[in-house]
Amino acid sequence: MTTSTDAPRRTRIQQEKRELILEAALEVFSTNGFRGSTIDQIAEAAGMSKPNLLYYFRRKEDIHETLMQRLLDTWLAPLRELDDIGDPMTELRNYIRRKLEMARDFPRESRLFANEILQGAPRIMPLLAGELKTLVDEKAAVIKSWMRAGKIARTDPWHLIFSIWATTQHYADFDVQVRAVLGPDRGGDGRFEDAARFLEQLFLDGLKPKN
Amino acid sequence: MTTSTDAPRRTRIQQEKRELILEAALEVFSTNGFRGSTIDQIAEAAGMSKPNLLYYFRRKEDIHETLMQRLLDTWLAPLRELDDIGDPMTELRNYIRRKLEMARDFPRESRLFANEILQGAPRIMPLLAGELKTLVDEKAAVIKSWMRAGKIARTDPWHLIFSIWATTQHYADFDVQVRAVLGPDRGGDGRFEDAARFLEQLFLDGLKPKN
DNA sequence: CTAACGTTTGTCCAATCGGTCAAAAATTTG
DNA sequence: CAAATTTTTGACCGATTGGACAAACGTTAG
Repeated sequence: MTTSTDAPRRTRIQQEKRELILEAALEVFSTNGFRGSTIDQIAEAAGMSKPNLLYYFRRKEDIHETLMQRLLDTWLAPLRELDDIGDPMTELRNYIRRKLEMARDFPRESRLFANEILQGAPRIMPLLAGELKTLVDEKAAVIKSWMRAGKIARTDPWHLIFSIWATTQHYADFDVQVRAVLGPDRGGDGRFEDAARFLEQLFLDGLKPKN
Repeated sequence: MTTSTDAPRRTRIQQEKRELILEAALEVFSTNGFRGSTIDQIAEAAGMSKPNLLYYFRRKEDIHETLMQRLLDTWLAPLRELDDIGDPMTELRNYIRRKLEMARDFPRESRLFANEILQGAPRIMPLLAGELKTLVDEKAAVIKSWMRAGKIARTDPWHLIFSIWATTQHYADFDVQVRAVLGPDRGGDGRFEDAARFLEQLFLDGLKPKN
């Protein structure tokens, strides 16, 4: 009896090396894009020779594809958790906070995704129009029900989701710019807490003065 | 007496062809990134042979550099116009609207910029930490004075600017995703008006219900 | 006309790319 | 131990890349 039944059965070494390669590829792909990255770069980052790497992944595209598949699951997890039960305002605040934490803790994943979308999403277009659209439509309906119940202000739920994506991922995708503008003093580790505070206020009360 | 005195003097043909190349290069670079684009692609898009293109720009990098230099000027123009005099809330609303219009009318420029930042801004880092930081700091001071005067709510001006950049440029940089999620019905030309309405409400009042 | 100058292109080159292959090295199995 | 299997690598290949170059072409001035 083997460990796995259906999935392509792999030895311990194969699993470890594949993981090593994917880790290295994430680093390389996220900073150079797909076409800008070379197999040699990934192989060197993974500490092995190019033919050795190609022994585990036959083609460069296979690495990228595996990476993207894994990414989408974890990337959409926070949105999936957006729950119908529970206080709407708290749910949204938690969602924003979780997305910002992901931008802080997994910036490479964010940039990998951004790279793909920027270039027209040639490899994941079906997923966007399928799985992603379904999920967003579903959550938009939830948000709409909150609006009907008077729990949050009436706006466009889809653009609301876009704005949360945009503002949080900005701190991963445009990190260089953020740090350059904030400077050495304010661009340190504290910038994510500052961002969290600001975003909470923005999405709660907007900019209108209180009196 | 020639037309220009200091700048490298160029014939009419040179000016026209250089313009043609830059237009073609904007198209190619913004969709494939720098390393993902080839001189052949740009030459073909410009309707000329590769050696002919290299007659006007000696190196691939020169095209990209020229493009980036021009870009930054026009790209930061809206922020430069943010004016101390005039009603703060109106000034901010106009800034957001102008930025959104730029995302709609110049998506290629936005994507070219995003591509550069995503990959660590290797070619324009000095500009970010210099010119850009200076401008943002200056405008942050203006916004801060508005807050002190009680004209807008107190928050972090820098992160406010980031959030405006993020939300507006999102509609250019992530256009494929936006259209895929909105679907054929709502993803048409009207999406920018919907976005404008949503963003105005978000930045004005946030999401708290009016009760 | 012709000489001078600006423009265009076919051809070529070295470097790099993704990927193959056979053989060596390491590991597992009996 | 030895045989079988898996893992690793050096050498190599055709295609593509950025760029060089000289020759051809077009235009203009005298």
